[in-house]
Amino acid sequence: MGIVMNIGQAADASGVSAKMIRHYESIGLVPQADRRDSGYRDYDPEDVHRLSFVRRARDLGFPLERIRVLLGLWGDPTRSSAEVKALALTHIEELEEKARHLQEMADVLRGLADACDGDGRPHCPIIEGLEAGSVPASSPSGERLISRSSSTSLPSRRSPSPGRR
Amino acid sequence: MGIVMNIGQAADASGVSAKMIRHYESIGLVPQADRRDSGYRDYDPEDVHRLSFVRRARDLGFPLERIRVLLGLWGDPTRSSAEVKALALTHIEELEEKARHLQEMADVLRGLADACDGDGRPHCPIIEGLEAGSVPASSPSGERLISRSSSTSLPSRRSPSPGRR
DNA sequence: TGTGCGCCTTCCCATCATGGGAAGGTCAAC
DNA sequence: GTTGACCTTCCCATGATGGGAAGGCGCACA
Repeated sequence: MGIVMNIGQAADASGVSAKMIRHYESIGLVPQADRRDSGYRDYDPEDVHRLSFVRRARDLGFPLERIRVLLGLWGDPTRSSAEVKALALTHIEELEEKARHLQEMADVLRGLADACDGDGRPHCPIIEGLEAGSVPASSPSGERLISRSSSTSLPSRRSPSPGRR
Repeated sequence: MGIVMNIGQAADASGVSAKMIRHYESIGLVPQADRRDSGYRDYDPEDVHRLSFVRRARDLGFPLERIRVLLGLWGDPTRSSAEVKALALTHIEELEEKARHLQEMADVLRGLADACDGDGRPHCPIIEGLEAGSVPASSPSGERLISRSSSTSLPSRRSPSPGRR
């Protein structure tokens, strides 16, 4: 009795690759699958359901450790929806933070690209923007810098200020 | 002659960690630094300038391999700004693509979270959303599924359709 | 001159999620 | 029985960064 599938079928049905199913099992994200005499893993619909849950959580960008918590909440009939919601809101914050960061980088770069003619000449505000303060070629003071003549005489080398880095 | 600094000073001046400077050198992103007799690396303002360039490119999200190209264009007086601009625009596309993806995930999750009471009760649309199609418990047909009685007799197991995955 | 401390060196390991591939065993259809 | 798709485990790779160990160097201060 029981409907059973091997890892490839479970992979197809859940959308999680066989490779990843084995991995999730190895890190304890999902329970160890039953084995046939041959050593093949067996999956039933409940297993596949759990794997699908994991896949959807990943599709929403949840890191595996948070999915571990989600799985725990999922299987806990006494959980409060507040716990789940808090987890989700935290994750939403992180997603939007990352999205903002990426968009900000794109915007800065767009600003440079807009100023670039994009023609055959070498002049390019994008490169100049990356250079940003131009070469501090001949440094004004010896602050953090030392001078040396060829390879002889190594004079004082660094300000002795402690805890520099 | 020559203003020279060790790797820690170059790290401070460029904003690239000493660890990363060594790494960039090891993968050939930046040229090998000169060495003192002691084995310490030496950096001059040009080196620091290049490292700063790399750091700004990284701050704009460029992957190292693209930075490698950027460095090549930077040092090439015959480059056309069109080349640089094309590289930048490609990168902007990728950044915005990723930002959209993240924001999309956040929006989906926000929709679920908005539907969640977030109270002390277990009912939670977020969890349900992750379950998505509910358990395909007793599968309708034997498509991809097999039945088994306990652990005896393993009948036909899989449709022989080739190139399944 | 010695000592101490902070810096340097190399090398290995960890992250995070995923995949590639090798070597070898299993299964089922023809 | 052979074939070919599937399964098993194990190791390595990605991309960018960091942690940390073990040991050497540099320099200021006592």
